[in-house]
Amino acid sequence: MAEVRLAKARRGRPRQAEVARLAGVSQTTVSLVLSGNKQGIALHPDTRARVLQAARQLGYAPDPAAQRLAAARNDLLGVFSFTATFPTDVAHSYYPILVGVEQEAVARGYDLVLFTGSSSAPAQGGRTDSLDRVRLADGCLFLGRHVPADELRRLVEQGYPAVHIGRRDELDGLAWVGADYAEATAEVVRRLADLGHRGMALVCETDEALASTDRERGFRGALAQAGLSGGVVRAADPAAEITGDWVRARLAAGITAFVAEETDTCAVWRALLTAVEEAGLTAPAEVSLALLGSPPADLAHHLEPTGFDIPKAELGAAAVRTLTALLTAGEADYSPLVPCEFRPGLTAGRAPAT
Amino acid sequence: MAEVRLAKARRGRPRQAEVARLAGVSQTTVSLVLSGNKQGIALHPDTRARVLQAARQLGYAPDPAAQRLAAARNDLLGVFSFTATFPTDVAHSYYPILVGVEQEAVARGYDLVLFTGSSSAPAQGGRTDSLDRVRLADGCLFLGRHVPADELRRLVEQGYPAVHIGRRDELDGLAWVGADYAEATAEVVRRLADLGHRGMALVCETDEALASTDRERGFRGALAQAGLSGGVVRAADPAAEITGDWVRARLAAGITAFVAEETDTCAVWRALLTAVEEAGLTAPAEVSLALLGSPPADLAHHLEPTGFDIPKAELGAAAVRTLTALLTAGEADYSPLVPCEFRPGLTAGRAPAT
DNA sequence: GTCGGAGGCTAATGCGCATTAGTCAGGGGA
DNA sequence: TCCCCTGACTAATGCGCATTAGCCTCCGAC
Repeated sequence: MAEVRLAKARRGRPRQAEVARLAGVSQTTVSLVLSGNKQGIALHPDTRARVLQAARQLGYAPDPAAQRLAAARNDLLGVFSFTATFPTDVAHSYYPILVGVEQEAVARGYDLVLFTGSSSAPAQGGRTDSLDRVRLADGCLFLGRHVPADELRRLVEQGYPAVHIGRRDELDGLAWVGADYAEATAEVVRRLADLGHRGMALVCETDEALASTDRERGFRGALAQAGLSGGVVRAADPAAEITGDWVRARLAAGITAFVAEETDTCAVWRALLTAVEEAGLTAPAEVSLALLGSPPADLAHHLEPTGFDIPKAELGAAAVRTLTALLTAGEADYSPLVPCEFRPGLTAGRAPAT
Repeated sequence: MAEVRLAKARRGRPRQAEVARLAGVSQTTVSLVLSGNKQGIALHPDTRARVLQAARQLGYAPDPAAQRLAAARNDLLGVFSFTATFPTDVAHSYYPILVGVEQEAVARGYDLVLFTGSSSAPAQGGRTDSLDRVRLADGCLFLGRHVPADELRRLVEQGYPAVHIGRRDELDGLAWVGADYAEATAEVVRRLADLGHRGMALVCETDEALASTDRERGFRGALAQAGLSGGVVRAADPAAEITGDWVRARLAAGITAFVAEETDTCAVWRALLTAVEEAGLTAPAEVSLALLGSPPADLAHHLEPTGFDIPKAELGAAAVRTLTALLTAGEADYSPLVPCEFRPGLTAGRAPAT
């Protein structure tokens, strides 16, 4: 057992008033010096130096709540995620996004506050679990699709600067950034076409409709543009439906490449891998496979899927740029789509000769 | 391109004063009603109802900045890591800790502020690169050994609530939590002894002295207690020094188990694996190996090392508990050591018959 | 001299809330 | 009759900061 006691003497942080006393000036002067004196009030350099020195000596740091209240800003950016930002399941975490957010925020002189909306715990001490908490920060990034829409709408309507990471068209006036799935998918199709594939199928899970519309659009568009055959196939239970026979049947119908929708579990991709093996085929020699996203960690070292990577860090950085634009200009004119990077991988190759 | 414009901030955001006017009461009453009236002031039920009704009608939501200012605390916990920016490569070592930190913080109603020792960016807008920045939060967690000692000491001396993750005895009065390496190592030794090993060596890198004292202490203690032979061996350049011959020589001297210190690169462990192979031996049949920590990701799927796992999430959670105790009670009476979990693994077995 | 500016600083105010001291009317007890 | 008490409220204050109006003093111009 160890015991640590807090010195009670200076319980509570130093304030401007104390810095002022030490420097022999008024609190106003301290505020002026420390916040950059934007109103251009004449200040003697010596005074300035004394204040700075005193502040350093006391280890002064401004209280964000007070700043926010007085000036309506505190140079804090919020990051709100409804589920844990750091989930135990590292695989589909927001961490890579956060890395980009962090970098860009630091570069722009903002600190980051993580607001985690506990989906369950009704919070200690009368703490409302509401989104309004984020108002402590000048603006906020919202991560993931589970952010309560009505509360978010209210924030936006009241002029609170918010940026959603991930497409969010249905909330009018809400800024968002997202990966350009349509274009990335189209590129995958084009690459497959370049390899000689003339028929291909996009395989989706039935219930992932919403998230995949971008990819479907990109897929269909590219297919049409290149004059290819094939289309979108849905499977309610990929593991059960996608069998060796299933694959063989498509092959017989001229489908030589299978493109898997990316989902949390990557069930479709796994099913395809299994089914191809079951059919006694090998990729990329006899059939080509592509995954519209990054493989889960446990498959990463297996056989690198052809497909694309979502630039998560860049996504985060873009979100911060948009948010800061909102903060400084009151509006943002931006391109919400961040391009993905094609990943050649090892699962796609030349189409087999007919 | 999308365009998003911000309405004039604070547009029509109702305050308590407005609710009060609508309900025909004073702002005080509104505050009383809405914040639960903990001081037990008598209020007529009708009044209460009117206030509630008015608040609902106006869509009132408290301003967190004002609440936190008045409460003289902001319910923010800092997390300071001295690496440049929560980088991806460190992700593996710190990430699990953050998981625990976040969970526990959420459970206790705190939000998190992320700080990094931005050794690079020369700080925008007059913000200092000093540790004082963390004072923005009510208290702060410090991750890793690289946190500047003198600044941290000052913070602690001035009564700022801080908890270091990782043993930090030399800073008097600083609270810390760490893994119980000594006991975990002792358990490894005991398990090896139970398997019949009578001589074993702890293999360390020369320059990792500080971090390993706990393990060494645990090792030596357990060795003595069990009446075993062996000791600590240091290698300046493990890959070069630890060879097949090296292993054979020890075996001849009665050392049947090798325990590897865990370091960033796990150089010792890798060297041991190579050397054993080079000696034409196999573990665990002819020689037993143990690793005092978790294997790096690239070796995880290889051959699971016998040893122990550091409960990183629990470490983070323990740190938060200690910090919040400091915050609420002004002092903390706690056990800084978090027990590790023994990992049977596949590299240790019965000692070979003599 | 005297007056208008600077130059260099500070007093005062308010942000929106929580909290602490009241205030005031209407009983009940002596 | 007076007093005190209790129930039901409100005025006033402060949290720590930014900002707005001053307030002095010194100096050059007239």
